[in-house]
Amino acid sequence: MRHVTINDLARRLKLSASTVSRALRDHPEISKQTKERVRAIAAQTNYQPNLIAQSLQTRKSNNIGVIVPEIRNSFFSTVISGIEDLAYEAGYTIMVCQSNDTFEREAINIRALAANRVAGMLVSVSQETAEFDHLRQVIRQGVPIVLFDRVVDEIDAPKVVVDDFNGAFQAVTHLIETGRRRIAHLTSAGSLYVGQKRREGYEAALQQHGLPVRPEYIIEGGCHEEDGRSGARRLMALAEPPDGIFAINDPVAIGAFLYLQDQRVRIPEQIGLVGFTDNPNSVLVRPALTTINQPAYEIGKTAASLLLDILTGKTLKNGKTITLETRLVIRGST
Amino acid sequence: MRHVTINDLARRLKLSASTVSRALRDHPEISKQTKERVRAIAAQTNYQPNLIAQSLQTRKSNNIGVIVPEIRNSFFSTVISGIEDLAYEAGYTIMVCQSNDTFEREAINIRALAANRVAGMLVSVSQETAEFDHLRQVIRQGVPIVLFDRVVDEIDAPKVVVDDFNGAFQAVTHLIETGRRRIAHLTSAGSLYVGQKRREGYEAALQQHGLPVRPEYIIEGGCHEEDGRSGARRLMALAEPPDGIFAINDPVAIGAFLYLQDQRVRIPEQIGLVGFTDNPNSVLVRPALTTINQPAYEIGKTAASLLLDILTGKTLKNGKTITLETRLVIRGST
DNA sequence: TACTTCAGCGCAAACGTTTGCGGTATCGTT
DNA sequence: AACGATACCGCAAACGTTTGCGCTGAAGTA
Repeated sequence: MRHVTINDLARRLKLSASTVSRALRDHPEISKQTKERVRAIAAQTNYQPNLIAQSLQTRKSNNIGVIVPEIRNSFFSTVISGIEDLAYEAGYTIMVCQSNDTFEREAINIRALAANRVAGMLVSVSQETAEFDHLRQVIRQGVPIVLFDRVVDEIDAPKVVVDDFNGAFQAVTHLIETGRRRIAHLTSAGSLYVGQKRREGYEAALQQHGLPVRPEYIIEGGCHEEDGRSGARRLMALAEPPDGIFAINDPVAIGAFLYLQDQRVRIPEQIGLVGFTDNPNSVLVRPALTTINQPAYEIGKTAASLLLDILTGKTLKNGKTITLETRLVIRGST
Repeated sequence: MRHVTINDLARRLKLSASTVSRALRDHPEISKQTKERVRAIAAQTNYQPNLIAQSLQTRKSNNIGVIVPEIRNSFFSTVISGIEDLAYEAGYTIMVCQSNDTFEREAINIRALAANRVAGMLVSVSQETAEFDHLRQVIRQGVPIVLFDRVVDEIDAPKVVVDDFNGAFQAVTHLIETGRRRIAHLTSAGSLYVGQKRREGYEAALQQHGLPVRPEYIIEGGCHEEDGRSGARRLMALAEPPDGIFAINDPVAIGAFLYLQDQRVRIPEQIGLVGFTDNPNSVLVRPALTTINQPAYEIGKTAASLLLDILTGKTLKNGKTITLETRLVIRGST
């Protein structure tokens, strides 16, 4: 019933634990025959090296921590999928936590992962996070961190992002080029990096085309479908409702879409709508959602490979930033 | 830079490691004042107990393994979300692996989790899995397993499922009651438990209404959108195409939906369509998808709580099965 | 024969904890 | 004055590994 240990093997073979250990790791100073004997009984008894003990001894771990705002949410779950695929190939296991977009839970989870002595962490910060000692703490302990998507300037660590500014710029430019002049923006509350960058892209596109940035057209809220609904409601209640909406992400865009559809607002005739992310379901609505494609799976893979490079010593751990390409995907909603 | 240990604290306080350890755990035989001193310097130096060493010593782990076919996939990611939320409350961290629906990777991941000495495992088996020694192995080692959704009869372990038979029965009955007579079924290849049960429900509903079970109407394939597309294509190429389709799950249903829409087949007039799962995006298509609601988040929570009960000794570990309610959600596609 | 050389293996310490047991003051009791 | 209680604390072993070093015996060399 219990796990079989290296000492069990040693006892049954009348060898020392050290010899068994060396035999299993194919050490040159162990004879061919004893290696065979050890391997045979190890297989027969289904011996599995205790990674806990191994980690304690070697002071290195074979699992990496991942922390995202929320696991359900198509974007993050496919990022995790990419991370897991790469980690699997490299022999690592991932420990996944979600912050539910609260600072407290993020901080606690970071501490828990650090206490678990993960080899490194992949993190996308919560919407509330405005203070970064919990991250610095970990880095100071020698645990490498790679940030992705929800990154923060204040931390000196490698980052994987897309060009949020430019993506937003493209999105809004596209709305302008298709004839809209009163373009609103549904964005996040707080100081979220992606929120800021996308908003800057939105404003820059307006300004480049000589359009005013109207504060009443910028609605701050959450990043979920219901925030899109309520944001759209507020926009449509304006004296002069917009004729175009750029949403911070697809869930918000879909929420706005559904509200507008309920209100019999015709898309794209009355209002053009553009999202960000290109979730698989953005293609399901009719008209399909124009959006900015963000390669979620690749983001996960490159973030993981960056961390793996650090762990294998291939790369220095200071803050190089990898920016992946976004792509404007024009569909029916514009 | 390095992690501070209990010995570091002991040295600085001129105490023994045992005293520090006891002070930290609030042992009664340690004086108030030394407890204070220990706590103070522990906080000041940001001491974090090494859970690795702790696990090795106490022979208990505070993380639990989760293995699903694929992490992206709305259903599984929200199950994981439920698991994580409950695990977090109980002070556990989850290690997440995906099998990508291959037996090999499932087996390897199970071994990896076992080698990591997780306290228990939550598993949903792959589509290929037809042999269960890798699970029995783990159970024999004393690691409790709870199965969910993709369960297997051959393993004696607690299970969390929905009533797949009855859900399918309701779905098909609904198709019949709305006037369809030639009802097809898109199901999974292989011996997947949920595939079998849903198929049995499909056949039972047909038989109860005196309708024949026509082999050409049962298409076996995968569980993804593209399988739904190809399945629908094959069905529509039949001499006598169906007027109703029941799909094993929502992604397959959506795939069929999109194909039919491309082919200008009118839904629900020409063909009624019912899915299974009630993914959030099944409400986005027009007409919206009629489906069987499966409470993914609750499945995760109850599976996790079942495991937690076992770990805290509240429950025996043998095979009680919890069956959650499904609900027919009638929407536009029927 | 007496020496070096080398292959093959074991001893013991270490990783950071926890915990049973024993030790030492200090105090109160008779 | 001698003794038992009591309060606090330290020693050392243990969890399952890894690894530097030392040991032994056999083979080779001079």
